[in-house]
Amino acid sequence: MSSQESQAQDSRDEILKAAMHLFANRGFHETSMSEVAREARVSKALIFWHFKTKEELFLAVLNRLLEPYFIDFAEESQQLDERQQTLKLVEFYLLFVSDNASSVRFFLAQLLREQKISDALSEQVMKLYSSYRAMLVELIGRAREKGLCETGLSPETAASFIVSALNGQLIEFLFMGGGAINPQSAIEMVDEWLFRETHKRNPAGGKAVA
Amino acid sequence: MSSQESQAQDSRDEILKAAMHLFANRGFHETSMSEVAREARVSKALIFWHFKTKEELFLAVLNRLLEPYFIDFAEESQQLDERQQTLKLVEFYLLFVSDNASSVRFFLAQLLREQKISDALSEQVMKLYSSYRAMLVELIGRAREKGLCETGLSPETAASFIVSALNGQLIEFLFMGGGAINPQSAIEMVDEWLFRETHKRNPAGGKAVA
DNA sequence: AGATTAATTGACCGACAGGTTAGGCATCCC
DNA sequence: GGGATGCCTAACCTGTCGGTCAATTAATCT
Repeated sequence: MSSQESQAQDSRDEILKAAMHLFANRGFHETSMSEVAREARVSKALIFWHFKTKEELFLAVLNRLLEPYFIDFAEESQQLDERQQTLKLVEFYLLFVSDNASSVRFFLAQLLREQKISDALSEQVMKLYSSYRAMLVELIGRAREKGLCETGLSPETAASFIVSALNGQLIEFLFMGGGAINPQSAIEMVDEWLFRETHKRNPAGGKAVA
Repeated sequence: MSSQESQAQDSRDEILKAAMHLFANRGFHETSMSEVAREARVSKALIFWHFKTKEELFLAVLNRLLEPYFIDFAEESQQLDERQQTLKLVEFYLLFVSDNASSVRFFLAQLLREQKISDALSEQVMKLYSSYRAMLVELIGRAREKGLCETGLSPETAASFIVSALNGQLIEFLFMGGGAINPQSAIEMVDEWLFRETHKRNPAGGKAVA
């Protein structure tokens, strides 16, 4: 890569970073290209050299924000039992949203707004969402077969409920000021709800997972 | 009221109605005063006669939208026991958000913005929110004293968890297409989680509340 | 070195935003 | 009836928006 190209790449990155920040906290229509230019310490015209229109810039931001969302948790921790894997999955979700709070916030705001842009987005988000839930369903199903989990509910219902509870934690975190999420209490809650017997015997649910 | 005054009231209402519709579907910054004027079939200047600024119009819309939110569930169903009251409270929440989906959506979108506008709003919403939770805390506390509820958690923790779960249901409802909320399953879930013993003895949790 | 091409800019444009002004009709009060 | 007041509008003002353009700088190619 020539020095010229890398220089262009740098300015492109600066622009994307600035736009990301502004779009996330102020929204699409409330953010002007001049603001982006100022925050990126670049001329407005340069933005239009990198990105044809404001929408194109927005979509570029969207894609960049989505990158960290594609992770496979399947590989990790094969040797743990179903209960521990389930709890780890719960922890993963909460840590992820508290690490990526600003982009989660951003996506939520988009999803709540016009369907125009969010249609393309919501499809991707939904895919992540349902694959996450599918993993939970499978884990809970296996746990039940092994007798680890004594809930009377079907794995699907239980997983839906857990996901709902996690989403609830998410919006509590986003809206109700409060500091960072504390996954431990949520994990314990799920542990008690799903694996009550085992939990009483071995209550170190939170730590066993860290 | 003179015919003149009622005429003014009518036009004011028309403006509020139009603004409500546009703000809700397009957001604050994406809606222009000219659009509001067109939809309300009045001149733009008239809007500025009724409301000093765009923000003032917005706040008026906000307050009108908030009206149905002020309801006291304290009066209803005094004769029910704590378990039934708790479940009824859960049902109330879910029915409310599914009835007022569009304005809930609207408020959520506003809360996500870091604007001055939402500060006045978020205070009110937060007040509703915490008073709702306080009711849950108190009910669960009383239920525990009476031995109806055997969870090891403190009433505060349990209430927080329930509220989170409800919020999770809310966002599931708002985002994941699915039809109307079915409160029954959520109620049963809470019932089983909080009043497990009682629930097994008298599983008609959902129906007893309707 | 000179010509080409990529990266970057300040100045500029029409469109439209929120908001104002001057005035036209009613209606009300005396 | 006649001025004051309330309701309403067309036309206007000013600033900012997304976007363009001609020109400038700096690296690359031959």
